[in-house]
Amino acid sequence: MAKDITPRDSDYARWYTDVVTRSTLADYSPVKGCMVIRPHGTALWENIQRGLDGMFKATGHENAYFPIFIPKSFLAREAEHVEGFAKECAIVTHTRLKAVEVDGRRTVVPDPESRLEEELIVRPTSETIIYSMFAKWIQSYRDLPILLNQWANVVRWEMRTRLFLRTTEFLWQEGHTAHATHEEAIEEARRMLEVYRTFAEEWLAIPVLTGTKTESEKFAGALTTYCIEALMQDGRALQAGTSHDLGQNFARAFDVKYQSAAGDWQHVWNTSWGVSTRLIGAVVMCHGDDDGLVLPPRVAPVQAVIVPIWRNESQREAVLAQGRALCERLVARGIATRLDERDNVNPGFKFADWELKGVPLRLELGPRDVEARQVVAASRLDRSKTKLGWDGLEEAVAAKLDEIQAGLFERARQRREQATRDVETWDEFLEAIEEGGFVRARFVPDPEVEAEIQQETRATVRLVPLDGADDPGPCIRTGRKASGRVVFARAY
RNA sequence: CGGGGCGUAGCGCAGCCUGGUAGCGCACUUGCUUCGGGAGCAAGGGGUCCCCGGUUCAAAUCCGGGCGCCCCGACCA
Repeated sequence: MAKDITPRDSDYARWYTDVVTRSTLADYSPVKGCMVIRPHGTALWENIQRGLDGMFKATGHENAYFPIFIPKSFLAREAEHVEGFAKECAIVTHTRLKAVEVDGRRTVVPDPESRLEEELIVRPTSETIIYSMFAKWIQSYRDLPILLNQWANVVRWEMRTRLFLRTTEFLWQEGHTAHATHEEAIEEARRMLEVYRTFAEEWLAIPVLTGTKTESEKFAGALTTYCIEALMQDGRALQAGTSHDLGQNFARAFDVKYQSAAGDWQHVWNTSWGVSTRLIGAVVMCHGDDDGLVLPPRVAPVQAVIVPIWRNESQREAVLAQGRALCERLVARGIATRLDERDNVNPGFKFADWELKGVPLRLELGPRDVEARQVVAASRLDRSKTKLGWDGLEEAVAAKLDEIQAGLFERARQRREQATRDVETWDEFLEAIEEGGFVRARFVPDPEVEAEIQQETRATVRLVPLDGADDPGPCIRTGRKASGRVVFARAY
């Protein structure tokens, strides 16, 4: 059916790229590893932002903005943090260009005279610069907690990139908080993990597992990294969000201290948490099909599209007049609705076009429907068609959208259930990993053993379930006594 | 950084082996007929054939060098 989209089962990676580019979410940029987020993709990101931002505000956070440039020396202060990010930083060394001629061609080179004394790092994440500011702002326990978030771009010079999933520059939000006690910080990190879980499931209709990362997978500089992990249709896992208990690591590195009620000085306890435009990749891979994008109604830039159908000029007038009236009513009700008035393409083309772009609900309006005072509603979830009368159309459409939202989540949840297996032995493990999906196995986390397993199977521990410790037995790899199961998968 | 592929019209490609008028489909423009699942006919417009150099009467095509991008692995949200 869909033209120019590679079917999922013939080449999933190619399908993904086809869908992202053809649906006009994003395009490749002239700079390797970077992408242009086109209006459709930006509108989707804005809806994601709006949803999350509301949830951050509701949990007491405020937005702020910190600079993109970080003094090089800052990054060196927290040992593990340097280790984790040093390999992927972009560095600003000069502040000017100079026009020169090379082989008779006009070009520009960095002006050697503008070399920076202290080079600047383009932020790969903002812990260092934010906590350096916290040190200035915090004196007393009365200044705590500080609960901040910023919406920003960051740069990580990755070797291999993929639209939305891993690009050199990406958009995200990063929350940064400071607390008086460790208990409070842990509570915060877990609260935000729960915000992410809720957002992923209720807004993006993506079921996620929650848990903690093992030592080898956790954020560089954190005590504990909590994460939400989703499963894509090809059986690979995708880390969709992380929340870190940073302990006092950064507080010590940047000397962030407060005076307690008792009068003594203590380092604060920090958390940080983030989700990125990768969520868009998750939506594409979780819900998309061979016809293109399938967007959850709650974040879809266009929730319903009215496709008018006519045979002649007088029908065209009548259908369009009704289409405009219905569109206005739906918009007034808060449903993002578009009327496709294009007259250079026929209805069949429009159907396919809006399906490609993932619009959850299509409302067909032709002469027969005008006659019967109805529209034919076609669901992007399963192509099912329903006739909806003009009276009370707003409620009927809203109900349909809710139904699609719920249906998407349920379908994704079932896919995940079917792709989740418990295994007891190493052989079963190998077989299950080869099949794809989440593999739950008893395991004693150990960086060396994990590296071995990854080497041999390309699978990693995706998470240690928060409540999964009560299932003792032998570790699948070493036979050591494991307290419970962890979740393995091959991941993006 | 290793392995593979590709740079020719806005997009997707053929032509290259065997050098000689730069082509096809889609898109675009105009007109008419169409329109309930990606319309038809007719007429048009559009090119530093990635870059630099070499061979040749003649290079998209042959030779040398460069650059870029995509895909697959190792690193990562």
